[in-house]
Amino acid sequence: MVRTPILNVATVRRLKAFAWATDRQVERLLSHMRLQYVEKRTVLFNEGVPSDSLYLLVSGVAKLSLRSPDDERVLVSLVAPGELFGITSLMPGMHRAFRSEAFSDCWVGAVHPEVFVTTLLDCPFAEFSAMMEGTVGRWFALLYRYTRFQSSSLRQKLALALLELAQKFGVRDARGTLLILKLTHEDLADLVGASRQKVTEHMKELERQQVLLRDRRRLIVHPDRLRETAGLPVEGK
Amino acid sequence: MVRTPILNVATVRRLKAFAWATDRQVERLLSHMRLQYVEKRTVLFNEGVPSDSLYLLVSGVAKLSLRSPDDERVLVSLVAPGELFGITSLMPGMHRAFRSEAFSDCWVGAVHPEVFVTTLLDCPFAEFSAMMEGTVGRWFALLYRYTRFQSSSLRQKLALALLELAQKFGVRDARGTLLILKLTHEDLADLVGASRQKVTEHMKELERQQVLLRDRRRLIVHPDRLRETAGLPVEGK
DNA sequence: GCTTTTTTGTCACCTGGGTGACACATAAAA
DNA sequence: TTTTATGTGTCACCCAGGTGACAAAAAAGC
Repeated sequence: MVRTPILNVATVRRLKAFAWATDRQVERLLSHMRLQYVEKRTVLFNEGVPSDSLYLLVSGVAKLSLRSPDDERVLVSLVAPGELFGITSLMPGMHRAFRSEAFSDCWVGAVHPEVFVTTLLDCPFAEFSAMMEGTVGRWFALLYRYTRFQSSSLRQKLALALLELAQKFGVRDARGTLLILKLTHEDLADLVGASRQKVTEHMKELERQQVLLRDRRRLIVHPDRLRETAGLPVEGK
Repeated sequence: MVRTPILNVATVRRLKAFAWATDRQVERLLSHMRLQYVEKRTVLFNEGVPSDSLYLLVSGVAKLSLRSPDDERVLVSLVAPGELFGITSLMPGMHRAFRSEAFSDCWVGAVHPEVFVTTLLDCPFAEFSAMMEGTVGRWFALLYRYTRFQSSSLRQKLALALLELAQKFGVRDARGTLLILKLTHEDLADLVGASRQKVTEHMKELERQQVLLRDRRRLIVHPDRLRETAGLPVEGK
């Protein structure tokens, strides 16, 4: 039989969680926390599902992972006791970026993000969450791209990078999405961590396959076909 | 001659920056913003320096990069107009993670992070910033590791991953830092995106070089030597 | 204890992508 | 326009790391 741990201010302090918060705040937060036991290998949440809870790992080890295009599992991170995870719930309408499962038997505390914010910070959740999205949202997207890079071929990395550029610098055009940037193959190589020569080869190949075309030194890409070569689910799939 | 752009609420709206803020808030923020022109290739801030400003890219393209162990430049991201960057300034005492330079001629607005937070969010900067660190700080560390992975050998990636694990799961021990985790080579392989076999080979080699040793299925690592094999500056260098 | 399953160690072989080299094209400078 | 610098395209060659296979060693079950 498993013994339920005691979760009080002292425990939280020992875990070094919420170090900046007052005892009173921590107490209030704990009163709203649902403690649950998660057995090894059990999935706590899956990538892509709406995120409505924030978690504190009380004991054990949790694992964050991601399914790659070629169906391998990328282990993104191992979570240690005292860490918060599931922070996509702090951004409005954001879905889970990773799958979380118990790496060993765990005790996990769950709170509603609203309760978390309003208890520890004296400000409305909606405002805080908008602020988070505006500031760290893009960095999260970056992390997402880099985790995808893991276990991708150069061709896929290029497609991923070009997609990101299309989102940021693209304008609609009769022939596709025009990137308002003059990028050299060397820039792209630095972006995906490859050699200039191979980038040239793959870019030529992508042109041949009509995934993109070039007007002078401007690129026009076809996002759907890029998603496909990147091994991402295509819009409206 | 370069024409100074007009930076008012309408411009900000067009850039789709601070979409969640009211006109009044944006106006107040703009009154504290120092607009500056940055010529192509000019460095705005360098990695490692204290971060005391938050930036809004008004026009042009900015570049975030990182110097890798083997002295190559990794291009982490290109920043589009309307994006905020330099967000390490929102976390207490954090230094710049990346170098920022102008990819093309840019107009950039700079604000003090305190002004930014207190204007857009009705709460003290210190609290907000502690909250940020507690929630997204670790994710930032992850991004940092992944950007380092770019252009590292498998050996270096392993060292980097083990260092992170040592920080999270390590306890001091007579022989070094003991990881209180039972990890298989396959887990490590998933973490660094490599094959199990090669991980086995490199781990053996690292044992031979006294960078780590094994007691049963528990690892004892030597952080300084790991930093060295990872190509990171060693503590007190 | 013994048996079954999971990990580790080590091969031989293959391949994606790095490297250097060099011609050609394009853009910037004079 | 001519010159000079900067990108692009395409080689041939090499190497880090992937793959499959299999035996030995540890753990986990019984």
